Amino acid sequence: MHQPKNLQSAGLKSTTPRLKILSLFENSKERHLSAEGIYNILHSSGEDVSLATVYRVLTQFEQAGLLLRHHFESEKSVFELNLGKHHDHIVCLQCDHVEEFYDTAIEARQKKIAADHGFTIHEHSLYIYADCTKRNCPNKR
Amino acid sequence: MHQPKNLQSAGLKSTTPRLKILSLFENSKERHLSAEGIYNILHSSGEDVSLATVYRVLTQFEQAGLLLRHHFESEKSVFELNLGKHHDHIVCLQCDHVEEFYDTAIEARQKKIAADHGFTIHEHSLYIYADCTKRNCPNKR
DNA sequence: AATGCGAATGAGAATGGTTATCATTTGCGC
DNA sequence: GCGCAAATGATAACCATTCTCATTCGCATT
Ligand SMILES: [Mn+2]
Ligand SMILES: [Mn+2]
Ligand SMILES: [Zn+2]
Ligand SMILES: [Zn+2]
Repeated sequence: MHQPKNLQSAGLKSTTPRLKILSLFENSKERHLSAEGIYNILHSSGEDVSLATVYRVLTQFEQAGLLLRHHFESEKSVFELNLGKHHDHIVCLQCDHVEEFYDTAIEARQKKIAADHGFTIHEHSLYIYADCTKRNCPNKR
Repeated sequence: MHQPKNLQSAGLKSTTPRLKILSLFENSKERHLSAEGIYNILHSSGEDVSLATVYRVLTQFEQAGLLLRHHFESEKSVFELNLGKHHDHIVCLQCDHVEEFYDTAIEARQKKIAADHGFTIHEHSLYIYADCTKRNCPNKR
C-alpha cells in the first residue's frame, strides 16, 4: 500500500503553495518540520506563502495521507512525509534532534496489551524523550 | 521512594484552593482530569476556585511531584495523582475512558533502544488510542 | 486575639498556536 | 481566452494556558 506521489492522485489540485510545501518536505534534510518552521524556510528563500495557507495545506496533506502529524513535548505540531513505514521517535530534549526506530517486540506487546484489555487499536504514539549525543547539542555544554 | 501526602511536606502552604483540588484527585472516581474538568467539578459543587488558580495549582503540584501531566490526543493537558508507579495508557477515542498498563518487556526494549542510539532516557510517553468496550461507549453505536 | 508581610488568589488581559472569515486570485475544464 | 469553483492572503477569532496586578489570605510574631 503506497502513498500517492503527486497532488492530483491525492485529490488536490496542484497549486503553487502546495507544490512548494511538498517539495520542501521532499528536499529538506530535516524530516520533521513544524508549520512555523516551514513558513520561515519558505520566506527566507523568498517564497512567500501565508501562514494560514501553510496550516491549511499541512492539514490537507495529513488528511490525504501524504503527511503524518506528531505531538512531541513542545506545544506545536510536527509533520513528516508519510513513507508508509510506521516508526516511533526518540526526541532530544535539548536540541530538536529526532531519531526514528521500529521495534517488533514493542509493536507486538502493544497489540497483545490492547487485545487483553478488549480494545481495538487505532494507532499509538511512543515518544522517548532523552539527551542525544550530537556534537553540537547544548546538553554537551 | 514515596510522594508527600500533604502540602506542607511539598513546600506548599495549605490554602483552600489547594486543599480542594488535592482532595478532588483523591476522592474522584476519575483518575485523569483536565484543568477545565476540575474547574467544572468544583463549581458544580459550589466550591468556587478561579480557573487561573486551578492552572497555577496544577502546575505547582506537578512540579512538587504530586501530579503527573499527560498530553493525550486532545489538546488539553490531563493530570493524575502521582502514586509512584509508572504506567502507560490506552485511551478510547470515542469516550474518554482511559486504562492503565505496565509492560516490563516494553520498558526493557525502550531502555535498550535508547542505549543503542546513544541517548540517555529522561522519560517516555506511550499512548495507545483505541476503541474501548464499555457498555455506554459511543463507539458501540 | 490583633498585627504585619510575603505568598496566594481572582478577574481579566495577554499570549501562542491554530482555525475561521471573506474578499480577491488562481487552476483548469470548456 | 472564459467562467466558476476552489485556493489563497490578510486578518480576526479561537482556545488552552499564562501573566498582571490589585486584593485577600496564611501564618508567624507580638
Ligand atoms: Mn519520523
Ligand atoms: Mn494513569
Ligand atoms: Zn540533542
Ligand atoms: Zn470508549
